Amino acid sequence: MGLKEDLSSLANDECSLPASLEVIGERWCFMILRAALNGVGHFEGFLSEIGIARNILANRLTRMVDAGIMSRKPCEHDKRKVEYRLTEKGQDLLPTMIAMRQWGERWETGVASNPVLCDSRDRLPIQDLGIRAHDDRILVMEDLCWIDEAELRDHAASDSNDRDDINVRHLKTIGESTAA
Amino acid sequence: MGLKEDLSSLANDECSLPASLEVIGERWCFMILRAALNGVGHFEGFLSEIGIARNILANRLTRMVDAGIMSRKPCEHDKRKVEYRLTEKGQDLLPTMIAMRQWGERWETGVASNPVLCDSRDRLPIQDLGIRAHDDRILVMEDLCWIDEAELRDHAASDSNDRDDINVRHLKTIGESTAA
DNA sequence: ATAAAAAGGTTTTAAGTTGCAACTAAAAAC
DNA sequence: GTTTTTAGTTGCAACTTAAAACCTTTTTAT
Repeated sequence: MGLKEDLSSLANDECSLPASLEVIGERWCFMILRAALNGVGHFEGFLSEIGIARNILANRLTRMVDAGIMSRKPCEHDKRKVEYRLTEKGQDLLPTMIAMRQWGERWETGVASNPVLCDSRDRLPIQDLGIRAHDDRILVMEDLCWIDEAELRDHAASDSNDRDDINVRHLKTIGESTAA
Repeated sequence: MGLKEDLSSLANDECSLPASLEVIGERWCFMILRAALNGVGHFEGFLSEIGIARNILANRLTRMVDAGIMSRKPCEHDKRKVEYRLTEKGQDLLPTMIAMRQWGERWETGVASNPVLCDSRDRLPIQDLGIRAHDDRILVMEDLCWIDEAELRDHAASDSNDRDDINVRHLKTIGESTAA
């Protein structure tokens, strides 16, 4: 049923949420990411698209570069300009950003934003982000529980003894991708 | 290929990301949500589990209740106590929180947090959250594009003329769930 | 019944952060 | 060679945060 992590591990750093928030929890960070996602790559661009102050923008861009989310590169053909781009790490924040945006659509603005984010292959809208079980079922809060890593490994080991191999291989794949 | 939203709609409120950030962008908000998710429901509980100051916690809880993310209810058997619970709206922030946490695991802490969040039905770890096309393919930034809502509707209409009906029904479902 | 402790706040004050406006410095355009 | 563009920095007032002390109500212990 419910969901209750061992609380001692809440305060200390067994959870990476505090670590994430350290980097991306600042006030303007996601707005800068969104602008970057939309092709903005220069200081004055960010400045005019987001309603942010110059000094704050300078500060945030520096931090984001330091955090490895953005890269800063002086432009070759125009040396006044600096090009800011999302790194791979920055691009990997896309699911978080879209989850946030979709939540806002459902509960705050009440409408789908326009334009709509689509798969460029078939030009159809992307799905709502959801929590998925290993077999792709969508899960809600009541479906979730915390299981200790050790217990999980035990389970996987005993599974390979008395059941077919497919589930176990699946579990291992997920385990690796989560750890990577 | 790339991805470039009409920039006039970036600044004004065609996008719900700013709306979301207005509510959940505050410094301690996600830590409070995490604690709530883990079964914490009282003031002193939040206080000791997260390292937050009393006055800030009081302020944040008030805001989150005002925003409809948490409910506040005086306890019946002990009238000193107040019970805070995640509302449905608050629970719906779970995908965003987990996306953030998984990003932190991949890029900040470098390890999967322990304990592991699992599906209580089969006790296997949940998947990494990803952006999915309507047919469940995982998409990355380069696969995405912005399409105007009007254009999408046109496309759906012409599809129903010269193709089978299934894709269109799928599209409509997604459109509705996104708008809800 | 009375005193002590617990729960959930509020108040006060210092330190830190934000945001605006003005300034600078380098490179490019005219 | 003057003006404009780009990407910053600096100074300052207003606001926000954090820590500690205080307050109020309710419960438990004596």
